[in-house]
Amino acid sequence: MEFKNSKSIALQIADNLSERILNGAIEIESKIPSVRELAAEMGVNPNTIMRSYAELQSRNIISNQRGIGYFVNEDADKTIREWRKSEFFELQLPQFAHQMQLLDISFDELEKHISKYLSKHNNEN
Amino acid sequence: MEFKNSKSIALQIADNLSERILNGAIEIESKIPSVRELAAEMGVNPNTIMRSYAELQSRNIISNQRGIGYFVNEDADKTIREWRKSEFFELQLPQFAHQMQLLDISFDELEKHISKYLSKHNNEN
Amino acid sequence: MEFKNSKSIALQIADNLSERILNGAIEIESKIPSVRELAAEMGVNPNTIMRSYAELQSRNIISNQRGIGYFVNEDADKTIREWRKSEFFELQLPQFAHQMQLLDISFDELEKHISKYLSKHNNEN
Amino acid sequence: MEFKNSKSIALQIADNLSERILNGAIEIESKIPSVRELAAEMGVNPNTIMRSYAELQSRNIISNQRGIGYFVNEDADKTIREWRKSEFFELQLPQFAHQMQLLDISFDELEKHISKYLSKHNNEN
DNA sequence: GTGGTCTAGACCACC
DNA sequence: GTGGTCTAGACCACA
Repeated sequence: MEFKNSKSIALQIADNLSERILNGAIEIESKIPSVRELAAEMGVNPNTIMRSYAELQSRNIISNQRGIGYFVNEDADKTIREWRKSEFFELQLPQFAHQMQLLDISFDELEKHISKYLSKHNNEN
Repeated sequence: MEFKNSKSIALQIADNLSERILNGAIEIESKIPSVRELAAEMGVNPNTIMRSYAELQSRNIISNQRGIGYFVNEDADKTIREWRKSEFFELQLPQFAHQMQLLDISFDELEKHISKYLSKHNNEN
Repeated sequence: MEFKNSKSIALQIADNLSERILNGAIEIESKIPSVRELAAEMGVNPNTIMRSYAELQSRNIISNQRGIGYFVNEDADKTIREWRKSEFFELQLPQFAHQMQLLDISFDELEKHISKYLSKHNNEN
Repeated sequence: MEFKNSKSIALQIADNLSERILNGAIEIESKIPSVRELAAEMGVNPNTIMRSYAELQSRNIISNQRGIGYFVNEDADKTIREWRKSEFFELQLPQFAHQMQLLDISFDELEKHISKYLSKHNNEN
């Protein structure tokens, strides 16, 4: 796996796992790879994976069973969606709307650009 | 002035100055405060202001006249708007559209939230 | 059975068995389930049950008859009570009193909370 | 500083700092020692102190100012007291009351033991 | 100077 | 085997 420089590796891995849970690549209630295993797979130090897992655990997405490993929680997909939605509406949207106002961009103009982006992106898949 | 922890203070100050130029609080072609002056006013290390001014200068928003100080360029407001527009359409909008798609947010929902934000923000001014 | 993460599973099971002996769910001098049986019932590794039984045996609460199984000792209930009382007065109570002092909690406030707990817990049975 | 084995060193240091804030040894809104400084003072690795500070920051007891250091929050003492009280009443007290019930200890008996403990402890100071 | 993150390697309790 | 914690040492961005 390759990493960007803008966010910590641990958080990028946590995001990546969330994504995999959302699209079903990792199943609800299944065991996820052990710390050491995933560390080896991703070419990263086990401590880094520990921090990823700690982050996910603090968000109630995974849980630990002593001496056995980490498991995906029952409502993990719901939890992830709620968490992302609240981040979107409370953090990203206000900044975005502020920019629109400053730059004098109308909602119609925005809609046009977004649908252009979406159609382009869907054709690639 | 209070600072967030997600962005460097120098860049936050540069943004703040840009905004003040856009809304006319700082006039075109006027002299802006000296590094030391602004540093004192903002309770920040002069080195930090230096980096803010360097950032603005590299974007052709202000210019330095040796021994006199920094001045706002003639087309500063236009430059700022162009710079922000390109950032908006090339960086922020794609991320935003991607999030919308992932979270399955409709245009109607988006418009509702944005207009709510705008009306709230306009009442405050 | 569900387990907390703060204490080892083996000790939690030992506590659970003690509790069941105290309230009569497991009778004095009766045979308790075999290691494998209890392990299956609790969804736990047999090694873990082994450690629970070893703990109880070291406290003279159960005894092993080779090839037959583990049996509850004659004075098990008395032994458990004594063990818990000494733990209570020598370990838990001092910490508890120390906390009360630190947090400036009065006896009246304490009594109120304890009786609330007791009445709630009695209604459930 | 010497450490017990029952709790992680990082958490023991966080508790220690909380205590020092409560009793005024560390003042509200003051800067606390830098990570490296405290690490040297306590004979511990800087990473360990980092975890202590992260814990305190997540509890809104201290805050970070970029490139300068950590500072004690305005209401830190209040926050610490509230946090400890909620832990006391929600975690420790129920376990304690449960033990009292099992061991058939009356509130009068409890009060007697606690006041004995307190008087003994106060004479020592 | 400050914190933040990461690696490498160790040791522990627990299952 | 599992996670949890700690050390030692490095590098980075930021003030």
